[in-house]
Amino acid sequence: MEKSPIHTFEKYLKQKSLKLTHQRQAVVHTFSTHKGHVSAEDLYRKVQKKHPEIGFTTVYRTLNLLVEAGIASANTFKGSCTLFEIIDKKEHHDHLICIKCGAIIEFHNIHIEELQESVAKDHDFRVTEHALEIFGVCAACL
Amino acid sequence: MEKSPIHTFEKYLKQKSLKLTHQRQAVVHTFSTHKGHVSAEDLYRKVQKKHPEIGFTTVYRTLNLLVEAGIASANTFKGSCTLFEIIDKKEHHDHLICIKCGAIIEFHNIHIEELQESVAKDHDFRVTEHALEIFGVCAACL
DNA sequence: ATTCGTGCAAACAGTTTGCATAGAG
DNA sequence: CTCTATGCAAACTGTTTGCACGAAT
Repeated sequence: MEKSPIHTFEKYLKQKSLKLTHQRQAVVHTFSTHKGHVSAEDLYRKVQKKHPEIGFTTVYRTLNLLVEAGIASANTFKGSCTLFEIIDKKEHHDHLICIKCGAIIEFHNIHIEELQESVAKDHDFRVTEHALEIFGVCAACL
Repeated sequence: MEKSPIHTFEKYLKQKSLKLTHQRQAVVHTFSTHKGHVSAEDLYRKVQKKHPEIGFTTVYRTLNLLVEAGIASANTFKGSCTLFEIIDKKEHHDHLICIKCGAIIEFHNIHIEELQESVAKDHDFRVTEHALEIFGVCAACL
């Protein structure tokens, strides 16, 4: 049985004696219903549609909180653009990024992961994280 | 026979009827003697040691010019930090990045490249570029 | 009550641009 | 001479912080 991001977040807040405010609830809710990647800015706009009183700073800080809590991951793409997404219990994935329409296609390839591990081992390197981004033109834009 | 970056740059400038200034020469020279990655900021400081009159803007614009000319590549790493490096005629390489000391270890693995191509093909995606960054702790920092 | 969160505005870092002057072709 | 490059300063973008007020525990 999976706990929802909201549930996990509530537990995290309690454990850290942080407070569960309606703003945080709104941000996490909007964030968790969003499929794929969002920037702080975009999420802010999305949250505002329902809750115009919530400020950007709050969205921003809540996203960081979610990353700390291990609920979200932050990924810095080219061009100093940080996108957040819910960390799924499912496998890590990498990205195909269309340079024309900006579409981000996720994929996962266990062989690539294994090769990465072996490369790291060759350099006595202990991997904590990795990011593979393949840029190009997607089928729709060809 | 290999042309030096400086030579290639001169040809590019001529072809585009752009001007070869002493500033550009200095920037390209300093850049081409630097092994590995540099930020615009760092290169600027390095250039300044010999040529204190050269401004950051010039270094910045020259780097962009070098990227346009296909002499350098710009790589945006995590944290909105753009690093430049000379494009070698030798194979593309990827990066192991130490999260403790910041060391960047380059590697190249043909099998990973091939797998990337095959993943792209599965998604009808035409690859133009890719970036693989593996984060972790290097041997020296373990 | 206390402590943490919020929202504003302002600081910040990295990047990019406008403009008058200097210099290459 | 003409046209591009330079260097300064200032705009801009995305991110981060300080602070007084407000709300959750």
